[in-house]
Amino acid sequence: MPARYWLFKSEPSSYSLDDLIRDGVAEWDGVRNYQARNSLRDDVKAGDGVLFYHSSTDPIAVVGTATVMRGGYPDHTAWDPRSKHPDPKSSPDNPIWYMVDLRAAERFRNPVTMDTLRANAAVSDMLVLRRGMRLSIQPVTTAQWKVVRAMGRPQAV
DNA sequence: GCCAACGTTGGC
DNA sequence: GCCAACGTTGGC
Repeated sequence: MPARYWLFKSEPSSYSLDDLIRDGVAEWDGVRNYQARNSLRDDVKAGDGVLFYHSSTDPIAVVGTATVMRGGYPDHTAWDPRSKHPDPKSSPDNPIWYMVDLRAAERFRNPVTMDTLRANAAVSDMLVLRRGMRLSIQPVTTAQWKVVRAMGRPQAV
C-alpha cells in the first residue's frame, strides 16, 4: 500500500510547526471529532505524508510537512481527567478517541496561503478551501500533495 | 470580535 | 427519533 497524504490543521497559538520541530516525535492527541477520529483510527498509517496547516492565524497557510511515525492508537489523554480534552466515556478497555505520532519533515520557505491554493487550478478543489469545512484531518490526493509541496519550496528540518 | 456552518446534547 | 438549544470551529 503506497503512502497516503493528509492535511492536519493546527492553530499555531496552541501548537505550531516550530513546536513540532522542537518536540521531535509528538503525539497528535486531542482530536474529538468522529470523522477525524475514523481517519486516525483506520486510515492514517506510518509513513504517510502530512501537510501541516496553520489555522486561525495570519496568514493562514500550509507551512510545512510532517511524517506519520505511528498509525492510529488509542488517545490516552481522553481518560486522563487532567488532560486538556478529557472524555469520561473513554477508557483503556473501551477507547473512543485515537491519535497518531508525527515528526516534522520540512519547513516551507514559501508558506502556501489559502489565496495561493485558491488561485492554482491544480489544488483549488482541496477540501480545506471549502466553506464551512471544519474537519481537522483531511485526505489530500497525491497530485495535491505534490503541487502544494513544490509551491512551498520545502527545506528539510 | 463576528458569525456561518457545522456537530452534539438532551428534553420530549 | 425529532429538533431546539448550545458549543465549537475557523475564515473573515
